Amino acid sequence: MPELPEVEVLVRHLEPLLKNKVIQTVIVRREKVVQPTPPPNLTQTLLGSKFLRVQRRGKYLVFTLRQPVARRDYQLLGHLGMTGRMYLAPVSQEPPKHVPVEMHLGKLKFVFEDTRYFGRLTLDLSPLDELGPEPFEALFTGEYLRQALKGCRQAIKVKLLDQSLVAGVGNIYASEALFDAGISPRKAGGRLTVNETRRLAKSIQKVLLKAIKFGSTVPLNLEGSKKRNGLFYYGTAEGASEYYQERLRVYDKAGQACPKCKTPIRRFVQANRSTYHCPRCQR
DNA sequence: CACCATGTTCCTTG
DNA sequence: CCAAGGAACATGGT
Repeated sequence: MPELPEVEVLVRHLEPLLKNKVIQTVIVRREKVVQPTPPPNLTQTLLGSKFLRVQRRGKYLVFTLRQPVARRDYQLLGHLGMTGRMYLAPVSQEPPKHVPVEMHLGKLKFVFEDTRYFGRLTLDLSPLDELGPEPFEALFTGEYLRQALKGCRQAIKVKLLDQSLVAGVGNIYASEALFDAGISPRKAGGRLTVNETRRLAKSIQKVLLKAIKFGSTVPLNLEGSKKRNGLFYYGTAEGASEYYQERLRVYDKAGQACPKCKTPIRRFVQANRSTYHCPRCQR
C-alpha cells in the first residue's frame, strides 16, 4: 500500500480512530521492523502512552504520543514499505500471518501487518531529515525542480523516486506524472526545460491529488485482507469497481492503448524498476 | 522454475 | 566525496 496518496488516506482514516487511545500492551514479533530502537525500549516507551495525533510526511506516518506520568510528548515513525497495512481490529480477532507489531488499546488493537517486513515502526526519526519538500508546499514549484535538477544526468523517472528531491512520489505516480506532463521518462533530469519542470511540478500535484480524492471518495478496504486487483492497490470494498476504470493511465498498462493517442503503452526497466510510458506522447 | 511486485539501503564501481 | 547502477531485504502471486 504505499505512495503519498495511500499514506495520506490512511492517516486521515487512522487519526480519529487512534486519538486519545491509550496503549495497554505492545507486542513486537519482528525486531527488524522496529530497529534501530531495541524492542524493550520501544515497549517501555509506548506503554501507557496516549495517541495525540497522526500526520504524514512523504510516505511516513508520524504518530505523536504523550506519556502521562513523565508528561512528555514524543513521536513514533511508521513506514509501510511495499506491503504494510495499519488498522484497528477487535482484540479477540485472530491475528493474520505477518504482524510484526501489535498494540492493544482496550477492546481494540492497532495492527501493523506487513508480509514482506520492509516497513518500519520506530522511535528513530532520522529518516525524516533526508526528505525533500512536500509536493503541496509552496516551495515545490517548477523553479525549485529546475534548480534541484541542475547538472543531473540521471533519467528523470529515476530522479523522481529520490525522496530528497520530492517526498512521497513512488514508482506508480512517477510514471503517471511524467505521462501527464508529456515528458520522456528517459530524459536526463538536468535537460528538462523551464517549461517541462513547470509542467512536471503541476502534474505531480495533479496526479497525487487526484489519487487522494479517489481514495477519500471510494469505500476502501484498508485492512486489505482481500487480494488487490491491480486497479487500486490497497483494495476497495464491495461495489466500488465502477470507479476503477480511469484511475491509472499508464502504470501496469503495457500493450493497452494510450488514453491520449491510442499508441500502445510500453514497459521498460530503469534502476531495476518498471517504467510505463507512451512512446508517442512522451518524447 | 521463472519473473514480477507500491520501497529503502547498502555495496560497488567510476 | 559524489553519482550511478545493482543487489539485497522477505514473501507471495501468476
